[in-house]
Amino acid sequence: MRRDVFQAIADPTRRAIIVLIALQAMTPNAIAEHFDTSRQAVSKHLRILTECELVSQKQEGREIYYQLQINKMKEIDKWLNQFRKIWETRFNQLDEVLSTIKNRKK
Amino acid sequence: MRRDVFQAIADPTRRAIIVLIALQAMTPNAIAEHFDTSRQAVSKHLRILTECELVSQKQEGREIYYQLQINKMKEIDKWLNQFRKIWETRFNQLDEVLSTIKNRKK
DNA sequence: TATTTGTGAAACCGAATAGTTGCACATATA
DNA sequence: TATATGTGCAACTATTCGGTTTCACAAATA
Repeated sequence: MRRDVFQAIADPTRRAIIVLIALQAMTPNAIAEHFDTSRQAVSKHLRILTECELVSQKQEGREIYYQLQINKMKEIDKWLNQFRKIWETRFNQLDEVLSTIKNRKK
Repeated sequence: MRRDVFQAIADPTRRAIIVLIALQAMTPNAIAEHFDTSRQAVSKHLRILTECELVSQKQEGREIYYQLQINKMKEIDKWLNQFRKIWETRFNQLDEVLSTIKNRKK
């Protein structure tokens, strides 16, 4: 069973859950109210998110609050980092092209 | 058939392909040499990457060069953006906690 | 022209995925 | 104590996924 951050955010419902609890921890029931699927389906998504450590649980009586582990999100950011250099370079190259055109017009 | 960027980068082989062709366009055969799977499997991955516009093709005689559409990668970055504010805030909150502890010691 | 090379597409297969329904169990509450 | 509530887990199902094998076809080359 593959269980990494990238696989976790592949599902649109899971991405929505992540956004939903980003600012405020929520219980499975509260989360499920925001979606068309059953509470159990949401519970399964939460399990996957927990397994890859994107969310953590906080027991409060018989309620369980799920909260986003924002640090884990940085893992995606870290992977993107290697491309950031490239798209900045491409941007500079575009700059050069534009200035070449500009200079030609003079 | 769902076909978005997040689903595309969920597969580790596809992520490796993306990294591989990020700096230099390559043919399917050349790409396949870097992996344990068959050329056809790579071809299927390239099709998925093409369908969600993460890569584009450039025909060169009978060879087809696949190149990364770096701009599409920014879509992931854009999604991450909404969390960036949060993790910066969390960082600041940590700062506050630390300074509170520091002040208490005085 | 005949053959090799580079490629995509279709058919098939086993495993994983996302969902459902039904159940178990612990914690609140009457 | 009996009941209601919040939750996770197991079993089942249809669909998707990633891979392989086989084939078709166009472009390069002998």
